[in-house]
Amino acid sequence: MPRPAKHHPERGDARTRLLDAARDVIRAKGFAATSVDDLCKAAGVTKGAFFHHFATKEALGVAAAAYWAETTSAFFANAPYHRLDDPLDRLFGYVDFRKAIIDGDPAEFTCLVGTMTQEVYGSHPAIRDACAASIFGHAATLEPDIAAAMAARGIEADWTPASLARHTQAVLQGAFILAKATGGREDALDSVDHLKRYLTLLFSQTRSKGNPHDGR
Amino acid sequence: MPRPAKHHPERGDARTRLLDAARDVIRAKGFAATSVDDLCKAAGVTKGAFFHHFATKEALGVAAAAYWAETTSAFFANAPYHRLDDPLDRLFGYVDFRKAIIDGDPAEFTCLVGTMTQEVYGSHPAIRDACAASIFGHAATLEPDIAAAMAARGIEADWTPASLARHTQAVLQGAFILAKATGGREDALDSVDHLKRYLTLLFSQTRSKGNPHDGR
DNA sequence: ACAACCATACCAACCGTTCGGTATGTTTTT
DNA sequence: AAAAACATACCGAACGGTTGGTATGGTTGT
Repeated sequence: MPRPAKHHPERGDARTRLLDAARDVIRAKGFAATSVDDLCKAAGVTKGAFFHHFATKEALGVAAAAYWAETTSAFFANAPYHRLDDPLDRLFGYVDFRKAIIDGDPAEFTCLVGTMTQEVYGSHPAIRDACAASIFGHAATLEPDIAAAMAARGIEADWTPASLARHTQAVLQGAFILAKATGGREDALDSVDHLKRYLTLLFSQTRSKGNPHDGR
Repeated sequence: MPRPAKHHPERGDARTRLLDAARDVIRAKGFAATSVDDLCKAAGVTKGAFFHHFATKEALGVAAAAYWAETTSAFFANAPYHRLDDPLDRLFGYVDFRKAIIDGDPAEFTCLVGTMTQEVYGSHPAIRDACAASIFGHAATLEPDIAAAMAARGIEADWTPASLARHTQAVLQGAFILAKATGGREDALDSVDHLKRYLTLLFSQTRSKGNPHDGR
């Protein structure tokens, strides 16, 4: 696993350029439909550089998922909503932040690892595992705030902070599919609004009432 | 659009066999990673038969999406929950039915058109459009029951039946991504349970309360 | 000098697609 | 009713382009 060019950060950036290109091109065309030449062309490098940094195309897929996990982690860690005092405010701050970055073309705001997970499931387990680590790692960052918000409001629920955190990711991933289907953002934003409404309802009741339709 | 060989039902089924194979193989490997040979092998036919029925591989993708829309429409139309009297019971019956068919391998219960939408967005607009028609067409079938349930309970909401119907599809699609990421069903089922909880909360209040966190 | 980095040239396998041909059934002509 | 003409379903070999990957040599920083 070659280190990301620590000596000369402005030169020797072929690896990063390739990972950036992978992030953009794969989100638009998919992993399998993206050729190594496509990536080299988008990154402005040659095949020699590509196979110097990545043993195979699959290895680039794994590295792209890891790169996505790194960059998005830093992106969300620096987001302003973390400075809010109330954990529930931080949770809503996160969702609003996710809403705010749904802008422009779907290929720009949708999730690389969500796209790749579906596609390479069955053909590239290594990539799928790297994508899963990114998705669930990100979901886990929401759990402390959810748990704190539950404790602060005395919520006794039949769901766990982990399951709610993962549900938020499911809604976002599903919203991205709707966005890609229509090419627009409205359906995605509407779905995230439903998620916000769900969170509001969940945290506005102090104890969980029996679900009248929970037959099984 | 060649008719499916009405005279000899046991022969002339290469087209259907190919569409069945496409449904299964593409869900596991993705569209681009599935070669025409793969499909022919899985269907037990030759390339000649493939290109007799489909002009291009892309045309098969479009036909597979349309076939998916047809077969799933019939599948859900015949489901038992339609016989319930209360429209809200039918809505929960639908969600429980979706839960019940989340069984076995993810490649068997996940959504073909949701998978393809993400992948071919940008490279095959014709397939993407066919997938979008399937997704939103299916969502539209939920709107009458949602609207009737709202009317029966005097719900005055800031959301529409159409947006809630599409949100259910977003949750399901997102749940499928989680399932493919882990290879299991638990996270998907948990997410659908959150959807059920949301529906329960939505329809248990008679008028929409202001959202305390709806700052924008 | 030496290793890391990257470019050029190239290859073998695979891909989607084409096409000549066969078998069988259907319609039209005689 | 038989023959001729046509239509549909399917086979499988072959083609040309593309693909992921390799071999090799040059350049740059230390």
